[in-house]
Amino acid sequence: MRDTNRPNLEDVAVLAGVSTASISRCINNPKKVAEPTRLRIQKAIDSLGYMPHFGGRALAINRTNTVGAIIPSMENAVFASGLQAFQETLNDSKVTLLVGSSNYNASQEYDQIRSLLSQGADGLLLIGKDRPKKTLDFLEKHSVPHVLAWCFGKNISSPVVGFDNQKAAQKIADHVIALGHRKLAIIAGLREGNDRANERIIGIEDAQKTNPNVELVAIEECKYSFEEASAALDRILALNKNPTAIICSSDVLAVGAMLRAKELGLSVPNDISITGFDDINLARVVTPSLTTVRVPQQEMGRKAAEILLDLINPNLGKTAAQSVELTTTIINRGTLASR
Amino acid sequence: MRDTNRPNLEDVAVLAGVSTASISRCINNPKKVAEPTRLRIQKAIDSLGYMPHFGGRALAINRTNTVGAIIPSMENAVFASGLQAFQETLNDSKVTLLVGSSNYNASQEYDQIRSLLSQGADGLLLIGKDRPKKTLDFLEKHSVPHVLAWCFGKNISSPVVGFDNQKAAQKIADHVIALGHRKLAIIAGLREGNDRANERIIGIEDAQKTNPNVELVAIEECKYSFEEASAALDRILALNKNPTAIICSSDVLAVGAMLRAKELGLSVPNDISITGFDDINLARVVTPSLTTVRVPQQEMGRKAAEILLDLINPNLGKTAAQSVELTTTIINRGTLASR
DNA sequence: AAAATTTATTAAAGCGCTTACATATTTTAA
DNA sequence: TTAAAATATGTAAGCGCTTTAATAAATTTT
Repeated sequence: MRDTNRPNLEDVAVLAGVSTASISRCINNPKKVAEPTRLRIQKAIDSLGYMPHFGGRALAINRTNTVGAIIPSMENAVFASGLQAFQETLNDSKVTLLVGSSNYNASQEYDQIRSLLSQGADGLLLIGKDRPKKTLDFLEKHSVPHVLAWCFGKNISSPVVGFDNQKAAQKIADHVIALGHRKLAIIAGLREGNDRANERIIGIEDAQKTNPNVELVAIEECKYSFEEASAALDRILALNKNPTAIICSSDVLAVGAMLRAKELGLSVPNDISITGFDDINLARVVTPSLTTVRVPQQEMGRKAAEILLDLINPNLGKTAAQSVELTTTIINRGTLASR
Repeated sequence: MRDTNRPNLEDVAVLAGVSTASISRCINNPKKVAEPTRLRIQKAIDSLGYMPHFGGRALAINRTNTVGAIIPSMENAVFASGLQAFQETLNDSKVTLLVGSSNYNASQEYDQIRSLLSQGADGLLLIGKDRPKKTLDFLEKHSVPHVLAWCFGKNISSPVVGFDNQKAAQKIADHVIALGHRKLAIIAGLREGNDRANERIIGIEDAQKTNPNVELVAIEECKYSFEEASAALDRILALNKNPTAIICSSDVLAVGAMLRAKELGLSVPNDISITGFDDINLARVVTPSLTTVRVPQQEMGRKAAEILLDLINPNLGKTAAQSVELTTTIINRGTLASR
C-alpha cells in the first residue's frame, strides 16, 4: 500500500501543475524542459523534500547505479585502501558501492556474488582470478559485468587490473638471492582458493629453480594474522634447517614473523632476513622497517572502478574496457641484509 | 523495454505451470505453498536461473534490505575493522551493506547520506554525533532509521553505540598524570566537524584542570597521517616548552609522532612519552609498542548492526532499540614511562 | 499568412514484483 | 453424507518511475 508520508512523482506533479513526465525529465534530463517549468518543478521538489523512489526507478530503467565489491576482508589494510579508492572513483560517477566480504573462501564469495547481484548490483569487483567453475558459470550465465583485481594474466576472459603475482614474487626472491641468501623459507597465506598466495609461492619457487645452489627449506601456509605467522615461524625454525631469509607473501605475515623473531631474541636482519608483500602502513612502522613489495593498491582500486564503469555504460565511442597490468616495486628497507 | 534475456516471474510461472503469485509466495514464504508445487517451481527457477528483479521487488515491498554506512575513511584501520564486523552481522540477516565515505567532512557526509538513501538504503550507520542542522533536519524530515557509532552521550535523540570519547580521553590523561607527567601536549585530529577529536581534546583538558600543577603546553591538530603527525610534533617541540608526554587522539598520530621522535634522536619513552588511541594493529607493532586506549571496534560494528536491524524491522515483541555504551580500556605498553 | 519545422508537454503503457481478495480444493467436524 | 474450516492457488490491482507516441505551442521558413 502507498506510503502517504513519502511524496511521489504524482505529488510533485500536482504541486507544480505539470505532468509526472515533466518532473521525471526535469530530474533526469533537465535541458529537455523549459526554464520556467524547471524552476517551478524544482521549487515543488524542494518544498516537498521529494526523493525519487529507488525501486521505481530501478524497475523502469533496469539499472541501479550500484556496483558490488567482494573482497576477502576489510581487516587487511591492503584491501581496505584499495576499496576506498574504488569507492571514491565510483562516487565521482554517482555510482554507489555495495560491499561483501568472502573471508578468503570461494563458497562465501559465491554467496556474496549472488547476494550483491540480487541487490541489484550493475557490476562487480572481484579479487583474484581463480574460482570454482560454479562461480564462473554463474557469472557467465547471467553475463555479469565484472572486473578482477589484484591479479593479472594473459588468457583471462574477464577484464583484469592488477599485477602478476608470480613475477612479483619471483622478483623479490631473486633480489633476496642476489644478496647472497642460499637457504630460504616461505610464509604464505593459505593457497586453497587463493590464487595470489598460490602464485606468490610459485614465483619464489621459480626463483629457486633458476638458482640451483639455492635451497627452499620450508613453505608454511597460514591465515593472515600475527599470531598465525608467529606460529609459522616457529614451525620453520623447529626444522633446524637454518634459513637465512624468510620471504612472506604479505606484510601482515612478515610483521607477525618479525614480532616472533624479536621474542625469540633473533635479530632481524642480522640473524634472519624477512621480506613482506603489499607495503601497507605496518611495513613502514616496524623496527627495522620492512623490506617489501609495493602493490599499487589505490591505483588498482581507481582503475578497477574506471573499467567497471566503462563496462556498465555501453560506452559511446570509447573503446572496450581493457585489462591493465600495473607494476610492483621492491621497497628496500631494513629487514633484508646481504649475506 | 523488456529484457528478454532475463527471465521474470512470468517466465517461471509459465514453465512451472502455476501463477506468478505462487512463485512469489514460494520464494518469500515457502511454507505457504504445497510441497509438490514448491518442487516444481524450484525446478523451474533453477532451470531458468531465475533471480528476482531487485527493482520490482523493492517497488512492491518498499524496502531494499540494504543499509548504508558512512565512515570517515576506510584507510583508517579502526573504521575498516568496525565496518567489517558491521557487514558480517548484517549479512547474517541477509541485509547488504552500502558504503560511503565522508573524509571527515560534514558536507561530504550530507551528500553521502542523500546518495545512499536515494540508493534505497533502509537505514544508516553514521560515525559521531555532532552534525550540521541541515543534516539533522534531513534525517528528521525523512525519518531515516539510523544509528550513531563511535560516540556516546545521554541526550542524543538517535540510538547510539559507542563510548564516551571525553571520558576515555580524560582517563588516559589522568593515567599519564598519575605517572608523574606535569607538562603535556596533545596531537589531535582536526576538530572541525569531528566530535570525537573534539571531545578527546576536551577530556584531556578536563584532566588537566583537575590537576592544577599540570600544564598543557600545546594542542596541535592535524590530519590523520604519519607525515602530518610528524609535523605536529615538530611544531610542539619548536615551542621549547619541553612536554614530557604527548597524548595523541589516534594511533596513527601517535605512531607518526613516534617515527619523528626517532628521527630526531629522541628516545620514547625516556625522553618523551607518547600515547595513542584506538588500538589498531599498528600499536602492537611499533617499537616500543604503543600505550593506547583500546576501542571496541568490532563490538561497535556488531552492535550497531543489531540495533539498526531492530530499527528497520518493526520488531515483534522485542523492545525498541536501545543505545549501548561500551567501555574503553587503557592498554599499557611501552611508550609511556613514569616521571 | 500559411506551411513546415522545432520545441515543450502530456497521456498512458509498461518495467517485475507482492498481496488482498476471490475461488477452488482438501481436510475436519458434525 | 454434508457443512464448516482450513489450505492451496489464481486473479488482478497496484507500487513509483521512465519513455514512446501523440498533441499542443512556439518558431522558422516559404
